[in-house]
Amino acid sequence: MTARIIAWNVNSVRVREARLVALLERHKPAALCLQELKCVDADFPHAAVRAVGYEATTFGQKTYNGVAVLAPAGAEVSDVVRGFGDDVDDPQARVLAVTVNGVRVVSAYVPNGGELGSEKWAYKQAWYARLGRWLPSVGAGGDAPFVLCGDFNVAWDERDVAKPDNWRDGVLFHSDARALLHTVVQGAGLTDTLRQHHAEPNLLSWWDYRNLGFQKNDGLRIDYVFANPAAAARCVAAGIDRDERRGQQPSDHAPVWADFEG
DNA sequence: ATGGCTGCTTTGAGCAGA
Repeated sequence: MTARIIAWNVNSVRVREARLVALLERHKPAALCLQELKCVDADFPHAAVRAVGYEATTFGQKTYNGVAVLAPAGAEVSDVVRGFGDDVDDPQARVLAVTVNGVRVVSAYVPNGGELGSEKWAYKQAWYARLGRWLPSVGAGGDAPFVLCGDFNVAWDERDVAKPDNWRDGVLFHSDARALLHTVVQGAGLTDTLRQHHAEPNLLSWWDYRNLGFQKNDGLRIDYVFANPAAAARCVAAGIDRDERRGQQPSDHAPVWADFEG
């Protein structure tokens, strides 16, 4: 029996309520990390989630951002940390840590970054630096299993972009953007679970709603489940649920998952 | 591809996403 952990940028949890319920029933994850709830905690669809046996720990925000970790109703959930808790005055709800049955789980929504050189880019750079400082405090370097899940708004390497030349000057794939992601992930000693099991290119997690992006598989892999050594050693499979991107009113992101034994 | 789509907002044109 393996335990599945999923990261999904839901792009409005209220619009995606039926899809969220179906996803829980389809995968029966041990933990589901959501990003871009786009609502405050009171507006989260708790009743629908409870009806299928799950409980959500939320860190919501009006209109933008918002993250959550969902776990089976019987799971032991503890040590909830909302936000970096550093000295930066930041109203954006983008990171949440929760321990689920002894596994430390982080749901993260990294800023997009607008354009290189913009204020939003500076915020993205600063946010990555804050993430890197915060991760040790929530157990990334510990002996217990730890996973960092979410939308990192950076494609790791050439294999993770369908048309790399179109994105080299942008905030999602510029070498400076990749360096931000690489520095934080490697600095924390984490492993990309998808690449533990798959080396091939064009395993993507986001496709633009415009221009038939999904139909042409013209997109990027910007969503990840990263694992510390204790978790990575138990990771037996990983993948992307492309089917979630099909049909009526999909999120523009597909869920990415990793299975852990023990 | 200066747009193209989608979701949000003190309801409706503008912002933000990626």
